[in-house]
Amino acid sequence: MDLNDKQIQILETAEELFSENGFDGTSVRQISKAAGINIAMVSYYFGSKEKLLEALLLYRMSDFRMQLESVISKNKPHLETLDAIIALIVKRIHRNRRTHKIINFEYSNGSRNIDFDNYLAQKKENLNVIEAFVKSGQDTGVFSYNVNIQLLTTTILGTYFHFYYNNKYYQTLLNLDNSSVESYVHNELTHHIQNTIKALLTYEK
Amino acid sequence: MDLNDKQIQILETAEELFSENGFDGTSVRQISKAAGINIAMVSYYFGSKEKLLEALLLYRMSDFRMQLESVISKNKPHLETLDAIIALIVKRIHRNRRTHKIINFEYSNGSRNIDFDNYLAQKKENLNVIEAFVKSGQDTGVFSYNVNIQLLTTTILGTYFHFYYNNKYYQTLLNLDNSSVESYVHNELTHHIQNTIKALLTYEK
DNA sequence: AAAACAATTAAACAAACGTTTAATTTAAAC
DNA sequence: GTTTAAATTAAACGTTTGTTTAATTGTTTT
Repeated sequence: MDLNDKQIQILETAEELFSENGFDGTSVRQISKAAGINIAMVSYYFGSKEKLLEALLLYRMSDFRMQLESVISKNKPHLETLDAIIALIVKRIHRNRRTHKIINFEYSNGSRNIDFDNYLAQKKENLNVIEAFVKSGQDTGVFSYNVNIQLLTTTILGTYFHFYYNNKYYQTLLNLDNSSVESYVHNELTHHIQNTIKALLTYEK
Repeated sequence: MDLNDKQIQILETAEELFSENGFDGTSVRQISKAAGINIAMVSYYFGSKEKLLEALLLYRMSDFRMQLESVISKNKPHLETLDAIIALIVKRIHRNRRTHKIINFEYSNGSRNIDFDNYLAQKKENLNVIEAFVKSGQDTGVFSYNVNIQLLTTTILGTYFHFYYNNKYYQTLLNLDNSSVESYVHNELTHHIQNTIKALLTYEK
């Protein structure tokens, strides 16, 4: 599946509109108008509105696991690596937040006829990598054992997404303007998540 | 705003459909059919589809803050109260998860013309109550100071919602059937969140 | 029982939806 | 320069959308 410039333009326009207004809240006419193309081009290139979304997921699907394994393989101290993993996750998820929002929403209504197998398989692989890392930390005595590893990423991703979904609320609460949100995510929010997970992994009841 | 049985029936049907298929993904005809009423009754009772949603938010809006303050005013040890607060939050949010999902998604697209002021004001009040509780714990030396209190609830709610939004993923990952999800939420998931927040609040860098 | 009001209905409304068509322009291959 | 294929267009397709209408049935009030 290689895409020409015009197809990519359509995908990225659709990503923005889908994440802003939802899949059902976005019309093909809106997409074509915003992308500056004729409405028939969507069917011409992608077949249908649903297949357009599938193409978008594929387009944003990428090399996260390699980056993750690269960070781990540096063999720094566990707590340091943990910080790096979390910073990586937040950075990646933030960059692709729009597509993740679409996935979150469309996947949670089982109704739609979209193929999420690829996305889920990748998610499972990433979890396995993190699970192995945590266990190695437990074996060396750095991490404690009374931890639900499967829910670790739930907390990492959940914290980020809740912040993102309630962006406007946090902007007023934290006195952030649009431009300072970006730095807040990569500093305060990232540090909060890092502290949370480090605390949890070193916590003895 | 007092509602008769038929209006409540419409609201609860709409809640289910909105949370399953989204606001735009749900048609007035679907709602009326599922609720077993004539399509014109929606306009007749609520005026429009959007006002129907506003009525739903109002209907689910409730006495959470009183429950929260009641738990705190029992003056048990801080760590014990913290557990109780988190269990309460998860219980409440889980019961009203459908409406919260709708709010999350409709609020995050600023596009829609829905009045969220009530919801946001309540949210801010709840945060103030929790903030006061944490600070009293810090003063008595039970909780540490290096914590971003404003992001505490982000982690609590975010963890729950991420679990809920990816329900199907976690069902296969954790080998849960539909009936055991309920108990997983109130046991493992709640315990995980309790441990996470307790760890974070007692964590010294 | 008559009058007044609320509840309910089937039908119709214009507007917007996703998709397809058939014709035309642009670009590439020979 | 002609042929062939890809890209692009405006228009039309049949559905579905949210909302309104005008008529009818139920239920109180007087």
